[in-house]
Amino acid sequence: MISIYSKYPRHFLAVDCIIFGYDIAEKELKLLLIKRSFEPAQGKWSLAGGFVQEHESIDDAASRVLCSLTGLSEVYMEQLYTYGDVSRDPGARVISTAYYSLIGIHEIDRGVQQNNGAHWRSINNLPDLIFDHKYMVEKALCELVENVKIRPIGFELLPEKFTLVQLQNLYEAIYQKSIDKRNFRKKLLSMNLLEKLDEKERETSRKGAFYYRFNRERYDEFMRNGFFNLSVS
Amino acid sequence: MISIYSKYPRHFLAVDCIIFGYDIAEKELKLLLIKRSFEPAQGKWSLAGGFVQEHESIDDAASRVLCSLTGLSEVYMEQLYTYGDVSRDPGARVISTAYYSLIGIHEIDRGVQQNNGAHWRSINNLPDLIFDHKYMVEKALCELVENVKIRPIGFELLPEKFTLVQLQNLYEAIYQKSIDKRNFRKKLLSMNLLEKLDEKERETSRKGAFYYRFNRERYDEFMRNGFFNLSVS
DNA sequence: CCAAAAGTGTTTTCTCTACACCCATGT
DNA sequence: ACATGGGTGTAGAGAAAACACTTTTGG
Repeated sequence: MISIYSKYPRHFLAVDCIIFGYDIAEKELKLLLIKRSFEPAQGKWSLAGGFVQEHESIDDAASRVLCSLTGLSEVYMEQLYTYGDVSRDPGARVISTAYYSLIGIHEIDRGVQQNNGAHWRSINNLPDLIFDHKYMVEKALCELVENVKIRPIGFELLPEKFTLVQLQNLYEAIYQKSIDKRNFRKKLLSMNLLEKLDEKERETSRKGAFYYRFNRERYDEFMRNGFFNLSVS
Repeated sequence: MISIYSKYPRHFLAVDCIIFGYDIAEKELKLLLIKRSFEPAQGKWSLAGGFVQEHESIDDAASRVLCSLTGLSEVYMEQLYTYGDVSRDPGARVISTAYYSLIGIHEIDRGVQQNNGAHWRSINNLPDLIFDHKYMVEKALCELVENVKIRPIGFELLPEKFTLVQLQNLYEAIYQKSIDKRNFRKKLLSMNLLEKLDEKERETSRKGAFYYRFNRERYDEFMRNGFFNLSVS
């Protein structure tokens, strides 16, 4: 069958993963970056990437790369954009499809992570990245901001139980601006996606803040049926 | 240099173009489709596509495909998504990046178009398409609707001079719902992108409707600086 | 003079925004 | 008792939505 198209050229095809995590204590959005262990650009900071194999969909390739670095599967991941300039990789002509994913920063397997030379870096203090990875990150951040406004994906970055203060801090870290506490709570609670638990978080205040978790069924409903609007002051 | 990556497989890489046009008389959004002239799936309806060449960026490949079919360059075009399932093309494993573009339906070179077996088909009455092209079209339509809400790209589908009625019909065709005439005009005119001309269009009514054109400088300003919000009742 | 499409403002509703004080608790 | 962060409601502004009649002119 392949002979039909055989007059056309073939290309290296890679995937790169922009992996977002959120550090509750530091209230910072972070990226999982690696020190590149091979040429070209060995020793430089880079996104997690890999080549698409012969019998593997590009989505599967992205999942594989993510899993090899974090030990996680079944995480929120979306295709971002495909970068296809002829000279974007000095090693050869490589086309790369970028994906971004949101993971709970404390869920990841630290052993696997460190074996791969992966490190969390705050998005407010990123190192220089190889090739066009900087643009990938910029675009992913824009997408994340837009996406978070209309879909309740913020939860993907938090543990199962979280307080409203933590959730608000997360949104503030993503939007890079402060949000009115009362308006935020009003809006979030009015969506009926959150369940208040009896338990309180007691590390950061004497009074303690109630934990919430989000209702997975209604959440899935949201993700399927339609979007909502979460633009806050 | 290529040897660095040489242990990795290479893939066929294609682009497919979802080409939107708007028929003022029929008030319908249309797609430019071709009857495929080669195997596999010869004679079936398909999007315009082509393979990415050795020394050509994927954006350039998409522009080339579009131009070969329409004679047009410098048109509005955006990357949509990359389709990378292993078996999406029965001829071989081909990864395809889809682009969508908006063109003025009357601007295109009819000779070039017909030589390629290209035909305009209403999006309300599309034929079956090969491979995963149906999903590409669905996604492009969603993107178009979202994009049109926040960016003044509707003009790309109209001729230089157009009436407010024509513009409203276009938006109604895209949104697939009717829009309040007064609210629509209020909103559009308040953006200060339109210039009223002295000339009237007289084909469709006795009274005649004033032509407008949009101010290219302010339009470019909009496209660069920021978005606006065009959700209408 | 009449049919057919173009054009034009106001009121109501709702959503977004701004804003300040009390509560619970560990020390 | 007090310091610290958690939790709560209301009023005003602005945007979106609903709505109906007059104008023009070719036949």
